[in-house]
Amino acid sequence: MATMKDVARAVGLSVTTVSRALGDHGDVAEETKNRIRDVAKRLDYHPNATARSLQNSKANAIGLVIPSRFHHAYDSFWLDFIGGMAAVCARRGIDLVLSAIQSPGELDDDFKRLIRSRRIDGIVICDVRRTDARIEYLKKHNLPFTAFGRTTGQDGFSYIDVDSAAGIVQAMEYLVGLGHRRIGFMDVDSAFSFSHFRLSGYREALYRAKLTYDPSLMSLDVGVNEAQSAASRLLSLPQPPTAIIAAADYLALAVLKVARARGLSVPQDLSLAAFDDNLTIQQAHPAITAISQPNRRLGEEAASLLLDRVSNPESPLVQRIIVPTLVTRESTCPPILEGPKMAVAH
Amino acid sequence: MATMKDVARAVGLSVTTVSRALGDHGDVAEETKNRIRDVAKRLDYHPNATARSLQNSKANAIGLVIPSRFHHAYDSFWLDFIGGMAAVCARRGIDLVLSAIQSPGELDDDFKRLIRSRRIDGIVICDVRRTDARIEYLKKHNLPFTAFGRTTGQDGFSYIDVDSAAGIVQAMEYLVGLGHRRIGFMDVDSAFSFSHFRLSGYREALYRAKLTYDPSLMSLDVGVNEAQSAASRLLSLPQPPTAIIAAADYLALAVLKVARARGLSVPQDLSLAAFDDNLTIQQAHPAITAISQPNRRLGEEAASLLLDRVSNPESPLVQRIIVPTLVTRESTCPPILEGPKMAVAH
DNA sequence: GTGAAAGCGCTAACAT
DNA sequence: ATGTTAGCGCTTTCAC
Repeated sequence: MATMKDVARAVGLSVTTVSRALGDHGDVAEETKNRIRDVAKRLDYHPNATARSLQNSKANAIGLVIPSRFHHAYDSFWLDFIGGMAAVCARRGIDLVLSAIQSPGELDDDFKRLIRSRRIDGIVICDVRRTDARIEYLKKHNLPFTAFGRTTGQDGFSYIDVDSAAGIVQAMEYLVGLGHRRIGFMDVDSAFSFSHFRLSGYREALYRAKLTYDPSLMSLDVGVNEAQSAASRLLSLPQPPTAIIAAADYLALAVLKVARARGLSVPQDLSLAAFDDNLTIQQAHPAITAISQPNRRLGEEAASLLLDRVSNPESPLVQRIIVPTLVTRESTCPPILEGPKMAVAH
Repeated sequence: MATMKDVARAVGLSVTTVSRALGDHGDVAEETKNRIRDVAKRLDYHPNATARSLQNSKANAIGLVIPSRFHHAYDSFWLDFIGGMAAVCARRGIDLVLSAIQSPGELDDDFKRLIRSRRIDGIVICDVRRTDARIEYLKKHNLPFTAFGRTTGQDGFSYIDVDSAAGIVQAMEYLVGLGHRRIGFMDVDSAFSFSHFRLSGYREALYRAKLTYDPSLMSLDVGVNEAQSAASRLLSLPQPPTAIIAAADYLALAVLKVARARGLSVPQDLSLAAFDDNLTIQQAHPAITAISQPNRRLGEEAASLLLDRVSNPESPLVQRIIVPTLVTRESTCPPILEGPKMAVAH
């Protein structure tokens, strides 16, 4: 494994000159540079990144904290996000260090070790919680970071997020435009910081459309295991919804399954829209109308934001919120026209 | 940011002693060790990983090469695999460096740079091609590596793989056991090294079951865009198959879609089994019988194999082949009993 | 049991 | 335009 010393010896110059030549500094004769470059190539010299890092106190790497076990509902989100980050890093010659963390939002020892090891120049944290201990830690230790997701209490950091509320509003307006008046809403585990925003989008849209706010139409904090029973409950209401918005794909799939089991056809008897447009949603039968967030771009932006801040710590803190788009498919249509209104026994 | 020097100064001892105390060497007085550990904790000292790496010529990191854009058909495979690797790395205090590569099987500059940078002690390469240039490069430069997937021409390296052939054989035997005699087979892009093995499993099973080998029942090299037309062709045969095995999930979903469009019901009119048991397959309607590979475990094993080899380069080269299991679901049943055979106009 | 000195491979003052 | 020297933070001989 050739080092700079080997190159210097081979070319008959000092290590310093070789360093400057390879770094393309101005104060080396062109001819010398070429000689050095030739020899370096001949010896198949590659710089030792570790030595370089130690010298400049720059790791040339950033970290990404991921959950140790992924929630399968978010498979394609994560992969796209990681792919986006990796692509930006590759383009800028930066390594991407992955760190699997047990309990998101917590401050575990592995996390601390990574932060303090000086192995990375910055970090992207995801799966941010309402108030996230990691954020305070990162601020305190002065490591540049970008969060994917906002927190509620904290501020003064760089983040990127999806405008969940706006996404839900779009879907609601679309359904209202189709003629729906009773629209159900199913939300994810409230530990996710975005659940809050998705719910508020629902409320906002109800308000704007002047629809009555009926709590029985909402199912909050619905995990994977409760999804089907929650869907059942909604469909069993005395006045069931004519449409449902599911804040995650697994919720939408559960609705689909339960509806099918009850002999309801989607969209004729029930319209359905989901947040997060992934393969499962697209491949479902019928294909599901979805609020689509640009997963890969989110990853790219997170990496860019962070790298900008790493290379220039004085640059302003950027908070970027991306508005998702609605992709309409087969799972939504106008509600069935009801007969003349009947009095309903309370 | 406290360094060892700071600790040494604070405790009034030499850097050497501090290093030995913190490394828990035998030649430091217990009492001194404790004093040093206390001070280190008080100063919130964390070792500088870069300096340590430079000194020991050990990066304490391994790499993983992933495709820059993922094929969505393999979302859950990749995430599970990455999660498995990350977990093993975390447990052993090793960083996982992700490198996104444009063209799998190729030797691009980013790959070379990563290999030669001494930033990683070893690497896992995936998506291995029939003959893979990266393998020769890694051998030449003597970097420990583990491949996920076998190659055909090369040998003398550590790999882990799924016994694709055995998986297909299992599915075939199950279908044959149900009474199927005309079983179609759809295979993925032949650039994937596993396509070869999946196909040979199909042939093997035909042979064992003494079924006639009918090339028209096979669709090879089927990409995402050709999936539906390939499925159509199979179902349009004069004597269509009563069952189809799809070597990947997107192929199975295409079959399902085409069958539905033709008014065929699965499994009554057509049984269907897929390789790789992921969420899409499980959530499909009907839920699809699948050959399931332990994705997370594959990642764990790949990391373990590699790390073992990194810590002991003399350890024997391990090749591990994991047999997948068949998960039967709603998409398979015995074929409809046909009436008395009729002559078919050719 | 503790310390002094050397060195991992590189870069950046500061000479000349 | 090139070389000398020092040092990034750590570990490891080798002394004492």
